[in-house]
Amino acid sequence: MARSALKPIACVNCGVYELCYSVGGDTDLSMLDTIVKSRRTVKRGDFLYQTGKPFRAIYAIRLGSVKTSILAGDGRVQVTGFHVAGKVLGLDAIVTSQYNCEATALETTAVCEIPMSRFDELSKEFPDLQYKMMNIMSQEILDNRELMLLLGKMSAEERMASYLLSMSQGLEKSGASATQFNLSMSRSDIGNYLGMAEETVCRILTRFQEEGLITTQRRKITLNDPERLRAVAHRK
Amino acid sequence: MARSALKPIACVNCGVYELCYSVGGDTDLSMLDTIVKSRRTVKRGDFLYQTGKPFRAIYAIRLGSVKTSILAGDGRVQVTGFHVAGKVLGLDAIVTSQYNCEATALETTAVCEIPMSRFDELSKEFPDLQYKMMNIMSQEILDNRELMLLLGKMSAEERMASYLLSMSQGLEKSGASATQFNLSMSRSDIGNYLGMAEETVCRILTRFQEEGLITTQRRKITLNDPERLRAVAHRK
DNA sequence: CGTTCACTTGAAAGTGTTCAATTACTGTGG
DNA sequence: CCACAGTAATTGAACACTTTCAAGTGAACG
Repeated sequence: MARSALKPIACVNCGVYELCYSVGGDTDLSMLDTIVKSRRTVKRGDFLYQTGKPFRAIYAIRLGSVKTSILAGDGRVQVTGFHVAGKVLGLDAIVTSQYNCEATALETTAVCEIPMSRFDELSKEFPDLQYKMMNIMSQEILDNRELMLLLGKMSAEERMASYLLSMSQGLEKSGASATQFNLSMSRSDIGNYLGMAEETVCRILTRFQEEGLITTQRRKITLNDPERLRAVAHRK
Repeated sequence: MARSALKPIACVNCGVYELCYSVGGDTDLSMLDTIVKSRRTVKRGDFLYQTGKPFRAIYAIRLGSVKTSILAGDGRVQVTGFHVAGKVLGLDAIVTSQYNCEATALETTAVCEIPMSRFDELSKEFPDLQYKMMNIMSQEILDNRELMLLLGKMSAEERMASYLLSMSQGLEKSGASATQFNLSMSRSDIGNYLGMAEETVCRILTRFQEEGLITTQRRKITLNDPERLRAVAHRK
């Protein structure tokens, strides 16, 4: 799959890193700088974008966390994802030219905004950029599949364990602690995401705690025994 | 989103239509012909590709049907999709350079094979091709989200009704009858796909039949009252 | 200091699963 | 063309897991 050498450039600490990465090398960086520069901060509870709004830009999370959710016709909501630094959001809007989910900040969150028009221009110049984008999308398809497996085949306990582990993993990747972190989602959001009632979330967390797997104190969570947690996630 | 005029070309009856579409116009068609020409037929039960095999090509279904499924660590299987003519498969392999699911033919199935190498060459010449590909991927992300909603929020009955309707819709799009068709998946596959036991599939189909919504005779199915079925799918 | 919202816990009620047994097809070979 | 074998589909009954409804606790915030 070697298309051309990909060299990293200056925006390492930015969520767009992935994208930037693909442009690297002996290219005009000033232009890239222009796309990366447009930043935005959203406060807890505010929307990054909403269903139906025209698709103008994709976003990369630099700091904070965002949940995405969709509304079914009858008002039911499905939380489709919980995203931290590094994640690129808004890719599902490409086909329809409008956003197809709500992206809500769970805490004060900083993002890079990459206008599609700019992206289009750039990708003419740097074919690798589009290729990289395809990679990111492909990865997203893969991740979603994971969630499908979770929702379709796992018991509530397995789902919860998987969730905690993936959370841990995601945060570790973005530089935070893997064993102690803040669940920025409410129990209700978590339940919604994992396809179970809020009460079930509580009960399972309590059970995990009783078994010494974790320690919870409100939204602060500590994984005491990741290994055993992995075992729980796997089958039960 | 108008990037350039897209004109259809000769390969209308081929699943790659979507892709071909984007290359259209005043371009060298002989080259395109080369990618479209490589066709393949797979028999019922045979793999189009398998997890772990190196990623060489993407496939577009011309005729027949294919199911995709993934294996969890412990041997459990999740059917992730059921695909008919027009569908492009293998996109999830782009990031990892190897296939990440099994694609199994449910009946004798004809596909277009589009080697990635060829695709890469072509996309240098026709930037629209990559753009189109992004569209297709974006659509796939959207579709998967639908399934997540289904698995996470719906009752077994709703899931079944949704499934029948989406099946009907998909077949209609590819030219077949929307009210009478052949379920090429077994009850077990359907159950797996919808996240329920095989027995539950049977029971619900029986119930639907008793209520006059459908008529089933083995895998042949008739939707007697799509309207009411839609109502069932929506909430219950 | 009280109100509110998020979280927790209990008990009863469903919904769907599992296991086991039976019945219908499909295809094959006589 | 029929009988047989093997698979797929269906049905029943007991059981398990999760939800729902209801009530209570605790932390945060004005």
